[in-house]
Amino acid sequence: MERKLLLLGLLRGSEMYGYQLNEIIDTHMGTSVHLTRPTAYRLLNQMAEDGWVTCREQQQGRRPTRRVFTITEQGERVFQERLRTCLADYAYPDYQSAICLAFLDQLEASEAVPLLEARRERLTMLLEALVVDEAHETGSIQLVIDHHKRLLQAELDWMQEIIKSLKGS
Amino acid sequence: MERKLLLLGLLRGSEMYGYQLNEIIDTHMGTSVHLTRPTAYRLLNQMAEDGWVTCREQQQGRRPTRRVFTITEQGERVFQERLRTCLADYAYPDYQSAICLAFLDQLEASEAVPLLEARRERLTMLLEALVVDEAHETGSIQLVIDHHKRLLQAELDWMQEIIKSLKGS
DNA sequence: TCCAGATTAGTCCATGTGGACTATATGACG
DNA sequence: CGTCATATAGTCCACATGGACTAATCTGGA
Repeated sequence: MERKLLLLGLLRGSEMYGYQLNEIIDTHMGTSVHLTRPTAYRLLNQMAEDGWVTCREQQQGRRPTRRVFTITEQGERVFQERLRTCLADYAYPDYQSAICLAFLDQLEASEAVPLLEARRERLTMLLEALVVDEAHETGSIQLVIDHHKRLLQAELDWMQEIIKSLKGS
Repeated sequence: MERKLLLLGLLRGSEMYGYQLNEIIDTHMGTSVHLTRPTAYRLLNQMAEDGWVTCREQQQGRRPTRRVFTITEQGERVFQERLRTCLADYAYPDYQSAICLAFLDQLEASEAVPLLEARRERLTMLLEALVVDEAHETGSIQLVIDHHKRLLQAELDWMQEIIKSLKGS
């Protein structure tokens, strides 16, 4: 699955402890990748059990012990194989947020328009926040963010059209 | 949450049993709404507990008893309120499928291009499947499908650009 | 008439998920 | 030197999820 691929891919660069992995994902991929801390730890533990990574304890003074993860040869093989499978395959995301539009016709245009304008403003803000740290990233990580920007822009364009057609009617 | 809104919205039209609701979602919204049968039943049971819907047993010959759900006044109030909140609010979908692009630079262009072309073909097929039952739908349900088509098209356009730039380099 | 496969109407349970929590260390300010 | 905020490092558990299953009926064809 894609998030294990991501963790493996990061560990290919250098061994890391869980917190570090989470930080990297948060700061470099931000809202473009949805992976919470507890889930990341669970995935790491599963991969350790499956022999895709090894895990070694490290003490830093009297802080909580770190668990440093290193990718194994098997993990590298899995990475290579999964990367190819995932690239060739596309799976629908779940567009929960669009469901409510199924009932747009239940409201008067005069009430619907301000609501959709609020939605548009939110989209605009999210898009701007995404553009900010452009060009910080090396290699293909920027691709993931570009992808996110593109789709957010498409969402915004579409919203613009809906609002226009509601105003016109 | 949006999927309860959807169920409530469908029940506003007429009372229905669980199987019927699931059929409608499957045939009219298809891949555009992700809601499995067991989850739909759980949501219906929760809404029954919360008093948003009532539930009455119905016997059809000697088949398994149906449970017919009817929206209550409270459910109608929740629907009206939630509809407005959801329309004004936008939440990111989870673009799992894009994660693997973070490691596109780990492959030679000669290997990456065929993989992405396979991905593009898959996108094209999914888009075509979506266009097929256009205009079957009444009211705003078509909006949800249009939205899905738009985003799928954006995904496809972007993929096309990536492939082009890989071929150019 | 008899059986295979489809349809109806759900439920079960193994696994996934993330908000909230624990616990230590470090820094800054008065 | 108290204490309040923030960073570090991770775990817990209540709840969500959906593949696979149950169980009855109907339908068509040989």
